[in-house]
Amino acid sequence: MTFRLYDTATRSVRDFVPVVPGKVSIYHCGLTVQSPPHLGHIRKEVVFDVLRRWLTRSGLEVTVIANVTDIDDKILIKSAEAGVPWFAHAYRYERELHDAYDALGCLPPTYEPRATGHIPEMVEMIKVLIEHRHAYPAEDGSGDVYFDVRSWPTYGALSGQKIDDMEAAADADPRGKRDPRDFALWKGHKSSEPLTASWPTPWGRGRPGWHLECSAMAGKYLGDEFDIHGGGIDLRFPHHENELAQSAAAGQKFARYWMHNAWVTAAGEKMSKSLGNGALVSEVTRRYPARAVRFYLVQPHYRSAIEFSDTSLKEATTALARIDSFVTRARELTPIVAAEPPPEFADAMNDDLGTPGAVAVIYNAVRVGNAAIDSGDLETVGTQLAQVAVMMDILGLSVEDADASAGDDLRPVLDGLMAEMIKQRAEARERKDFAAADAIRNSLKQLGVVIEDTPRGTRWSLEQQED
RNA sequence: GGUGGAGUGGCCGAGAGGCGAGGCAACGGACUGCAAAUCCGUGUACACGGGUUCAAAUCCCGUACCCACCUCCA
Repeated sequence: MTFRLYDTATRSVRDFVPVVPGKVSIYHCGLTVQSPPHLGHIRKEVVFDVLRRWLTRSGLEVTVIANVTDIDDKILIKSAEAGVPWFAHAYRYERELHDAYDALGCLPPTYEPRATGHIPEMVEMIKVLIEHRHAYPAEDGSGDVYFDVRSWPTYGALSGQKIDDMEAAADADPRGKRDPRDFALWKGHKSSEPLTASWPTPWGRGRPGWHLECSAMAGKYLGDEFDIHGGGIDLRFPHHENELAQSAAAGQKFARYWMHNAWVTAAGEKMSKSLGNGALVSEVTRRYPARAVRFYLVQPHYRSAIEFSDTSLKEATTALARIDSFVTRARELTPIVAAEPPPEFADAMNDDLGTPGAVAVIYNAVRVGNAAIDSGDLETVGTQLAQVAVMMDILGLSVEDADASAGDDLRPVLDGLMAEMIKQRAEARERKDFAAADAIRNSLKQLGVVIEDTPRGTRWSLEQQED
């Protein structure tokens, strides 16, 4: 079975056929680094990280480009409010973003270009568009350059909209625009803005419009035609529609597939800073294990909205613990060996990245593996363990990371202390002094340490934390 | 006004004409000194009203409600 992907442009699931056999090129819109990332932002990253891992696992050579928009209106406004240079503001949040990627186990893109590093490419592109009469310098002398949407016959095709049906910025000041729906490729420098936030062009000093950045960077790193262009569903219009118009009008074929992930919602509504309902990644990962947060984001299909709630996060934590606990018990019996994921897992993943079905296959392997542990069927334990490990790996939830948090200097001391406690309790049980045995177990429980008696001896572990 | 997307059992969340994805919770059983973990078992859910069909959560028609995009947004 080949990989199939839902393409927003055609609104259908299509067989994936790469431009270059054996290779995949992906561009997804990174963030405007103007504020700390929330769960919604990081979901996009996780979705494309899983896509990338799966395609790589399928034997394809994957190139991923995710840009950083480090110059825009909000960055200028917020940095001015904070009294810091705009680039300092942008860099601070770029670092926060990278911290969030790391925390959730997202591999870095192949290249992560910054908008401000690609001004010459953008200027070149504007020149071409003006030559082809698809763009024009503003007639009001503002220094802006606009894309002429009426000059591009298929404008609106990606998002299924017709120019004349658009509500448009009808009441907004058309400034130097020929049509209020024309959008800025380039924004002329304003005296209220720092000079460092402007670059010289044949049309005067200024800075790039958001849409143009992505077109220029996608073209530079991936060429005239590439495979997958992604982002959050809200970018479909206007951002992706505009990108497509610019790049196509400049003579490029551009993306073959458009892939958009759905929201993380809060109380049924889109998560956003302006609504004040955003759950910051840094906050959520403080309260829940980062792997559980990733698991929570990976379980639903990428095109379904995820409703953020503490109960869901707690459930995900419990569910992941079930998988991890199988791995812990199984590894006591047999090592993890390399394996291929089960066919049902591959089928699910190949069907438009069907992570819900893929996760169900993991649970099934866990159940079979647990039963094998109970019955002492070591061979089955080994195969199930290997499969669970490889499947978790593909989802970016490596089981090797499960107990990494306990891997510090104190671990040997801790193990020694715990061994002593367990020994004392065992001696109490030996002489049928269950009151003493339970007292030890209870006092450890108070400290968040769970004691379990198994056929292979007593095990201790840290309790899943609740807040 | 235009364009998309939803609605599934106590909760989360898949599916998309005929066999109840999966998880969490709950209940019963096995195991245990008691637990925990694990395994086995227990559920007749698909917004509403019509229709098509031998068969509909899934197709068609209609209705109400929700969310999103058309302005910066993952």
